[in-house]
Amino acid sequence: MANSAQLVPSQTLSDGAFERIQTAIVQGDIPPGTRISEQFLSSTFGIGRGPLREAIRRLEGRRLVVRIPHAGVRVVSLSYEELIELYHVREALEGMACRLAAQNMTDEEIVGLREVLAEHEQHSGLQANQSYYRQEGDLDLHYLIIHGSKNRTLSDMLCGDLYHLVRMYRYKFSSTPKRPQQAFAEHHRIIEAIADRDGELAEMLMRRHISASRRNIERRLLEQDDASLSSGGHC
Amino acid sequence: MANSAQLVPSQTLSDGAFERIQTAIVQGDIPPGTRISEQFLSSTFGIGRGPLREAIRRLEGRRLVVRIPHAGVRVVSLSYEELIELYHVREALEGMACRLAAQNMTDEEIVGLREVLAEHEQHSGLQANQSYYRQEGDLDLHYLIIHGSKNRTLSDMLCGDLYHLVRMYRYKFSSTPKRPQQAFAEHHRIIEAIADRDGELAEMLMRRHISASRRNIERRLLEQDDASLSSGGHC
DNA sequence: CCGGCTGCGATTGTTGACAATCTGGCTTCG
DNA sequence: CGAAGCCAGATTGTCAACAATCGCAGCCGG
Repeated sequence: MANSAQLVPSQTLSDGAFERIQTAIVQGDIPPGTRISEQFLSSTFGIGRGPLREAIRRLEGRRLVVRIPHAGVRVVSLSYEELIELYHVREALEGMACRLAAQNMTDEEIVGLREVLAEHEQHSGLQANQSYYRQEGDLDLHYLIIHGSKNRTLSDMLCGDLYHLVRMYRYKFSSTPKRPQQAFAEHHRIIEAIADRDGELAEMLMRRHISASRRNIERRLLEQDDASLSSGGHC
Repeated sequence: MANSAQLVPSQTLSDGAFERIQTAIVQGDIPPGTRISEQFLSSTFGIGRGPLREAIRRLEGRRLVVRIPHAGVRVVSLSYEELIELYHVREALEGMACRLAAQNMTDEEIVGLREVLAEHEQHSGLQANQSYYRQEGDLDLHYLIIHGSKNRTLSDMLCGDLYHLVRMYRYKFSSTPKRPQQAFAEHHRIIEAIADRDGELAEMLMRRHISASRRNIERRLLEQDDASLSSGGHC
């Protein structure tokens, strides 16, 4: 029961460190681009450098950190281009997930989808400004659909690797005021298409949905670049 | 010049081991499902267990090996379902890559595409039975298109991670006799669409192309399952 | 005869020390 | 005064030994 993450503190120290660091990275506790030293983490977690290095190597395999030989590792820092690229990948992958979800979700799961959507409507109404909650919920909904695809490889790629990266940058681009409502409508249509078992339509809608997010970020980014070139040094 | 793999033997032992093991896995020198012991590799490569473990952890992050705590690591072994799942992912990702390629490839690159295709035609004519070469060429063409997308994230995912897995299983399902010619026609149409800068069509054609491969494997696999259940233990 | 237990061997997990490499600041020379 | 070279400190890479855990063979009891 419960999540095995806490119940079984990850049989090995290396696994534990891996999970802790990964969580710290994707939750933004360690900002992108930060150099992380082995010694620091080693003393922080109270474990030897060996297991720690193994954990870092695993993160390296997952592309959450980049490493320069003999010069330390840094938390991955997505450039503007890379972020856009990521959204293209998401568009393709989640589109497929949505198509498969329309095929493979159970009726019960679809009911669950509708419940989450209804919940969003509440939040949306209560605090239209707080786009943060919506975004959280947004991810929840996407999670549900992705898992509904019943394609574990796809789920793992999307939830395991990609979403961590997307989530890292979410806070930076809180959507424009109008976007949440628009997204809600898009979600609604997507769920209807899934309920109709119309995979093709569901895929198209999902792709448009993510494509819209991407364009939103693109616009945002360009404005930001225009207005304040003095913001965070992008190397 | 030449490839940096040999010229600079990977500044660190760990990196060297990582590359060697990865190559060995994707080339099939170590069959899927094989248990690999640290000691063996350590003595084989002539390096300590420390760097070796780090290399393995990196492979673990890349999902090329799976690990059971305290019980060793095994080369990943795709089940039938996972292989099919992989093709769904490929369909989505390469479809997108193809769309982007139609947008972003230079005219010179498209000429290169046509050249490869022409070369295939030669081989196809010369040795119609040898589907191996075609498959190799097939990958080459796909590589070119993927890189033509100018989306590094996408390229890395497709070429770096996915293709290694696909390639591992390629040999097992040498296409049906008719498939190569059919694939050639599909390739031809895809390239034409790219040359026309018709991203939407190019994506659709690529998706159908991969989808056809997938169905080919599905059919093949079912036959095989029907005919000889006594084949390799798929535990 | 078969199922469960126990001890051994082997493998994995972890630690600490040692060697190689890079970074930053200082000295020294042009 | 500026720049190249060098030294010191810290950090990363590597190794060999130690501890913990697992799998298996042999044994015992039912």
